[in-house]
Amino acid sequence: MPVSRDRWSKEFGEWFRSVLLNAEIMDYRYPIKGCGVWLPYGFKLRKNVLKILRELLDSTGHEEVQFPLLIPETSLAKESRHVRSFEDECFWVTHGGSTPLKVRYALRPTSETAINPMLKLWIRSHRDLPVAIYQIVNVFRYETKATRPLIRMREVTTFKEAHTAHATAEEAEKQVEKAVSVYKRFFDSIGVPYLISKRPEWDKFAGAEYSIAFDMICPDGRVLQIGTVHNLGQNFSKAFDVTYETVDGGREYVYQTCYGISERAIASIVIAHGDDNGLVLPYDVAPIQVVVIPIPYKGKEEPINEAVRDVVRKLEAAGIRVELDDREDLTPGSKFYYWELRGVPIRVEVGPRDVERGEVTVVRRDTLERSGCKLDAVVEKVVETAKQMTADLSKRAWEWMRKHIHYVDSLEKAEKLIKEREGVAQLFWCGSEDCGREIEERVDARVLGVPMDESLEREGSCVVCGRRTRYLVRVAAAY
RNA sequence: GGGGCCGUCGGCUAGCUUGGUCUAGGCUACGAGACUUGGGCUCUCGUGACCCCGGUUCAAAUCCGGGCGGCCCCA
Repeated sequence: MPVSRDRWSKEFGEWFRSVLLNAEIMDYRYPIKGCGVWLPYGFKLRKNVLKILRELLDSTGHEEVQFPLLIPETSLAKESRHVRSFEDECFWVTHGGSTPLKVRYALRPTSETAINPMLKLWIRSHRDLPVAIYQIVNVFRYETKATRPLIRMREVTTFKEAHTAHATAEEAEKQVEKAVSVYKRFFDSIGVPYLISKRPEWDKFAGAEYSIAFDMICPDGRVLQIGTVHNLGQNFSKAFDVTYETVDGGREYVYQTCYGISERAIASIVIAHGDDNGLVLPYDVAPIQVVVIPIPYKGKEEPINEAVRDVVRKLEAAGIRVELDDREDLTPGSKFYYWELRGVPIRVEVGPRDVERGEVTVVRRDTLERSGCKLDAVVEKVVETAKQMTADLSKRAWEWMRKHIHYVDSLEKAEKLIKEREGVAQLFWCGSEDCGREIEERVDARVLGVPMDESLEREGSCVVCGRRTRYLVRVAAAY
């Protein structure tokens, strides 16, 4: 009997907030708007998620670095579209002590303008290319609208940003594809479903040639951008004069890409898999993978404790992150709720009935399905259950998302669907900005862009102007 | 950018409209103890709050202004 998802879907905002605090992921009560504290349990989850991301990047030719938090205004201002987009969103450092600074420093809103002055020094010849670096840092944006924990922070505590430089446009293009494939693998590994869309011209990253984004659909039907990949072309290299000597002795500006994933990735796990009992964490990233709960019974404590110790020993020896909950002042039932809230994937119960049979009871968090197994086989049982659960979680999340993508043939239908929080509408669009803007206005939603993860065989008529087209466009209410 | 709602123990909230018996109530959580333990047992005792600054008033959780913070709607 699976856990209900009424609150998860009907009161999503409240559910999300309370789960983050109660499950001890983040305490958002810090006295500055848009700032929060990672709690120990949440920090471990974050660390496990970042481990996957680091391994993916490290094994695909990226090297980790770290740039300064402060960016001088003179650097930030070099790329004109970029600065226009970001200057009002920056926190500015204006004083050193009580002395006004001659050049203000921005707390980085993203690091293109921190990185390029250094690339200019590092890149001299084609032999220095390609460059592929990344850093995992905090970035700051002066958000004036409603902020929310993990989703819209003024201090984004966890921003994995990768930056690359290449000799040719083709190589940069290839890098974009590579980044998309890395991100697919990343989200696949945490079972989070995504839509990949090419953002419309008017919504691309400031200074990019084009932007590709990963979006997920939240239980309230709104979409959340969880990853972006940008092809920067030569916009920044020209602004920062980042050139290299070509094979034949000429000079050429480098071609660049950048791509980012933030702590919204952690939010995506919470959102995609959670239910009314709280978190449901994928086995691979769960801080605690198995919790062992003794079911004591008067007069039978010793054999039970002995079996429990045995179970814990076996699981630990197998390298499983296991926690023994032997608190004596709580009933087993309240411990069940306690660990379910925190999303521990697998619970092993050891009670008198189990001990008599030489067994333990294994319960999985997503379905609360219970099954017995011989104590000696507990490791195999846990591993097998974890594998099944990982697959099932991903499957459930993908099925849920697919049910919330709708093909519609009119703006009225799209508007109704989005108003009723049914998710994403896909409609035919001629590709012009005028029609795109018109769609956003009439539907009262955001154009996510053209799908990059499904090929379209059909033709249709643009919902605005009626021209024949082979483009679909995705539209949804967005966070 | 514009408009609205809100801020009470750690969490959720009652009280505010009509200022005073509010020494601020409840649930939950937390601490001590007893009793229990295969899905939140029960009981006893205890800790714990009016966001901040200013104003009105004999008197402010309650009314007014500002700040900070949270939420919603519209552009």
